[in-house]
Amino acid sequence: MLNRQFYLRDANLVAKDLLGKLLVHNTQNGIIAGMIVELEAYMGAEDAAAHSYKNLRSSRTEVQFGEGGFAYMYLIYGMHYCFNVVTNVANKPEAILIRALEPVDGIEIMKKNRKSDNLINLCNGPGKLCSALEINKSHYGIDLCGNELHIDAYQNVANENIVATPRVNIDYAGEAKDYLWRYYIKGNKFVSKPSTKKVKSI
DNA sequence: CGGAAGATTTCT
DNA sequence: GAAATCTTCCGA
Repeated sequence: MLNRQFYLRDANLVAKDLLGKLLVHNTQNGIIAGMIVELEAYMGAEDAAAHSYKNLRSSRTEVQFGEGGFAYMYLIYGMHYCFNVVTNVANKPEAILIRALEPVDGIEIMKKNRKSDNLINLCNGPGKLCSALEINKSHYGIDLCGNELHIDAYQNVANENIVATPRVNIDYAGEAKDYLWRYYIKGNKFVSKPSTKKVKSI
């Protein structure tokens, strides 16, 4: 699995390296795993879109102030969990939101968890993949250099196969909403669906 | 202590 | 296009 050192870097660097890697959850019912195909970097104190903007430290953001390689979980809109990877050294509260996976292992369990037989619909969104992989608030702060939940080397994605776009649903973040800190694997079918929100035309 | 809003998903 | 649903944060 990826070691501690891998995570102790700038979130934007770690994010690009995480594309193509395998997120693995060891559950009582078996192994559930998927390849990371889409994610977003949140850069902490200087990033108006980040929960840790201006070094806001609270019971929710606390884990981001430790060193990288731990899970940051939170509930959004009162109903969906999101899984994030904490990065960089202690006191640099950066994190990466994992937005989509390509199902690899435990697909039958995923289908049951998601109540859907459509492979595309199992993990193509941050809330969906948490449901499919049985990840929730109980995994807050868990060490990704441990057995239960970890990330394995799998594929390496070359720069020319990485697409960078603005992040999704952070219109409140001022100029930070335009930063190209969302990354996904070019042409991958399991990337989350484009927002149906109005997009400013060129 | 009250209120508002959210790093989303699903159904109509 | 809008509802579902509740934690978190901020201001009073």
